[in-house]
Amino acid sequence: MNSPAPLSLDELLAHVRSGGRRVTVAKRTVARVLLATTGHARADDVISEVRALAPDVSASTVYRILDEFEDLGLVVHAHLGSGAAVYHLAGPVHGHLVCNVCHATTEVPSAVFDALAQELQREYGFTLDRHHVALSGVCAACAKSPMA
Amino acid sequence: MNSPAPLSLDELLAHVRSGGRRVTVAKRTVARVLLATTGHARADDVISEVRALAPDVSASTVYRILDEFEDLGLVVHAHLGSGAAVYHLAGPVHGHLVCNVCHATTEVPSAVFDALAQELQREYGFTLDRHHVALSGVCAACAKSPMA
DNA sequence: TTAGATGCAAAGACTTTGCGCACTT
DNA sequence: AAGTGCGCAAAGTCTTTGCATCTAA
Repeated sequence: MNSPAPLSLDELLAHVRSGGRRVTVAKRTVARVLLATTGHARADDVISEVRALAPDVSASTVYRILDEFEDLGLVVHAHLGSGAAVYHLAGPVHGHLVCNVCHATTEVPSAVFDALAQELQREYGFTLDRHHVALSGVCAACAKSPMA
Repeated sequence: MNSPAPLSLDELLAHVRSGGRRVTVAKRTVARVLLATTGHARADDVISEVRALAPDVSASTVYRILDEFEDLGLVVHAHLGSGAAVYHLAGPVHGHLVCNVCHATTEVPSAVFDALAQELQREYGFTLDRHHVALSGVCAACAKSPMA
């Protein structure tokens, strides 16, 4: 169910091919950008960076590719509150803490949600998708300073 | 910090007035609709229902009013995955479980998140906003049936 | 009276889709 | 050669904003 995280560009593209899809300049570039990105990137960020490397790739193509990569289990996306979704390679599963004040996001290991996941399973029959956990609140820094 | 949940239309409107805002037909109608709504409503739902009662209220006004009510602590909204945000009166704090398959949402009492909230506070200095917890996964019904 | 609230219409942010040509396989 | 993938432009969804008018207090 969980695809192992491909670590290299070649592994990534191999997954694309074995998924019956073709490898193109646009896909190679999106893959490269995602590999070079630490943390999350909004589609817009990916688009800009892709264009820096391959100016002719269109925005819609990037959306389509992100979608395809997600179907293949190579990429996950999450909605962190309002605004655009963020994407990143499917690496170690983790959740997100989003600050209401400064909008910073912190990644936390999924182990933190183990107990909760068990309880939800037991009490509600609900299987938590740890890839997509996004919790809002106030981060440590903003809790200290009274101003925004 | 937490405003107590007003239970009647009059209490609700009293909050509006004491917040220095004016009470209008549009606001009264939005309040009425929210009070009549069980569960969550997307802005669009609120708009339709308001229009059923007061046809001349415009969509932008409803958005503005929901915003104002939220400023006053009367309403909370949450983003459940992609798509439109959902709104509801600030009642007992609860979280949401959103099914990836059928998109049903289940409310769960915030007590379920107590342990997690404590851990996040301790480990990350992060203060969880229990009003906005929205977790995605697969609900009990969809876990059983193989089809979507 | 008078500042806040509203309606309308237009703009804006984000994402998806249709179509015909290009490129991968 | 065959058919997937692409660029472009247009449409779609959800939400915000500017401005002239209206209205609650």
